[in-house]
Amino acid sequence: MSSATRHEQRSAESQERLILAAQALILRQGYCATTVDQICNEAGLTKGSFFHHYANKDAIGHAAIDAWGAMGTRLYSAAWNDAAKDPLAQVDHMLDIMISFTKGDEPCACVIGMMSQELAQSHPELAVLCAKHLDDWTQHVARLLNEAKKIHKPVKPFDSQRVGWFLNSIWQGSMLLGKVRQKPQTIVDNLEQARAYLAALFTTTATSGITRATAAKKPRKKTVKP
Amino acid sequence: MSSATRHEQRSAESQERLILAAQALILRQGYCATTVDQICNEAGLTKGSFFHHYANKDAIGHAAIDAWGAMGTRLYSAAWNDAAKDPLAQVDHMLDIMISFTKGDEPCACVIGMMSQELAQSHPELAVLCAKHLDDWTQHVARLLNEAKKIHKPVKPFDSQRVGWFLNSIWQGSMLLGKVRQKPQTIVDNLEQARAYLAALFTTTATSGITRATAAKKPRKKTVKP
DNA sequence: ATTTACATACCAACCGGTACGTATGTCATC
DNA sequence: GATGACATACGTACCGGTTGGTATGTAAAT
Repeated sequence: MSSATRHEQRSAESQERLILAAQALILRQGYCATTVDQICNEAGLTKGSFFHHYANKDAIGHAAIDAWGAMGTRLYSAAWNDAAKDPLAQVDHMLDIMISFTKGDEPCACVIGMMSQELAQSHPELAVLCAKHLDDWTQHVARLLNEAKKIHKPVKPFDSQRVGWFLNSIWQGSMLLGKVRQKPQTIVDNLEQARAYLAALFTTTATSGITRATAAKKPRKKTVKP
Repeated sequence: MSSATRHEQRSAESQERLILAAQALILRQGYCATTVDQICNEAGLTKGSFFHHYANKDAIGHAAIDAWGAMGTRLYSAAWNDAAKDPLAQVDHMLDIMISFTKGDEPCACVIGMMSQELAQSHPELAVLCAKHLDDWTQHVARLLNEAKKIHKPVKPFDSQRVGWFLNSIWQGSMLLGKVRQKPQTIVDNLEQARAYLAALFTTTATSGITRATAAKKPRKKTVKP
C-alpha cells in the first residue's frame, strides 16, 4: 500500500489534480471549450507538467472519462452490491443515489454524457470509451431487473436491457434539461416518474404512485453526497 | 409574396445557406468545435459575407437555434394541429413523427439539445433561448395531455407539465445515447416505452403493451421524412 | 431611357490573440 | 550521477473578427 516512492506519490497527486480540474471545466463548458491552459491553471500546475503526464489533450479527456466512470461505480456501489436486498429495492436505492447526486452544489451533470454529445462523431476513440462506460451502467441496471424477474412476476414480459437503456436515457436527458432550465427539480421529477415506470413493470397495484406527492411522502434514506 | 427585391432574395438565400451549414456542422461536432471558416466553406461563401449578415459567431448560433425550433414546429404540426382527433391519438401521432425522424440519413440529433448541453453555463444568452424552445415543445405535450384528461379518466392524477418534461428528457437522452452507441434503434425502443408509459397514465388495461413486440405489431402510419 | 448617386452583397487579405504542443532548463529524489 | 517531476519560454497554426475594395442591383433625377 505505502510502497509508493515520493516521486510516484507526487506524480499521482498531480495527475489527480489535473483530472479533477479537467472534469470540472468540462462539466462547466464542454470539452472543446476547455483549454489545457485552463486545466493547468485550475490544477495549479504548468503546461510543462501537463504534457509530462499526458501526451496530448485527448489523453486527459480519456483519463477524465475513465475517472468519472470509476467515480460512478463507487457512487452506486452501495446499491449494486447489496445482494441481500430485493433487487427492486436495489433499484430504488440506486434511484435514491441518483436523486441525492442532484443535490450537489454545482449543477448536476455528467462528464461522460457531455463528452458523448460533443465527440460522438468527431472523436471516435473517446466516443467508444464513453459508450463503454454507458453500457456498463446499463448492464448493472439490466442485471438487477433480471434478478427481480426471478422473484417478482412481471406484468408483461420485457427486455431488461431495453429498460436499462430507457433509464439511462432518462438520466442523461434529465441532467441536460435540468441544466439548461437551471431547475434541478426537473431531474428529481423525472427520476420519480422513472421509479413509477419501473415499479409498474412488476405490479399492477396502485402502491407505486405516479404522482410525486405519494412517492415523496415516505422519506428515503440519504446515501451519498458527491 | 414576390415583392422581394433581388438583393433581398439573394440575402435571404445566403443567410439560409449559412444557417443550414451551421446546423449541419453543429450537429456533427458541436458549437465550439465549428469555426466560422468551416461554416463559410460549407455554405460556399466567404468570411466577409458571413460577417455582413451576422455580427459574430454567436449570432449565427442564435439563428441556428431559432431555425431549428421553427423546423420542429413544422415537423410536429401535423400532430399538434389535428384538433379533430382524440388528444391521445395526437400524442401517438407525435411519437410516430419522432420515430420517423430517427430514420434519417445522418444520425438523429438535435441542434437545441446539443447547444443546451454545451452552452448551458458558458453562454447564458443562447442557453435561455434553447430553454425557451424546449419549453415550447413541452407545453405542446402538456396541452395535449390536459385535453386528454377531459376525455379519458387518468388512473391517477398527474401533472401534465411534469410528464411533458419527462417525455422531453427521454427524447433528448435517447438521441444522445443513440448517437454515441451508433444504434438509432435505441431511440425507437425508448420512444415505444415512453408510449407505453403515457398510455398507462389513462388506462389500467393491458391494451397498451409494454413489450415492443405488441406495440410494433400494429403498423402505424408513416408521417414525415425530414 | 440614361445617367447619376447610392446601397447592398460579397470578396481577399490581413490582424491580434490564443491554443496546442515543444524545447530546454532546474531541482529534488532515487 | 541518473532519473523523474516540474517550470519557463517559445513556435506554429489557426480562429474570430476587421478592413478596404468591387460588382451588382436599386432608385431618383434628368
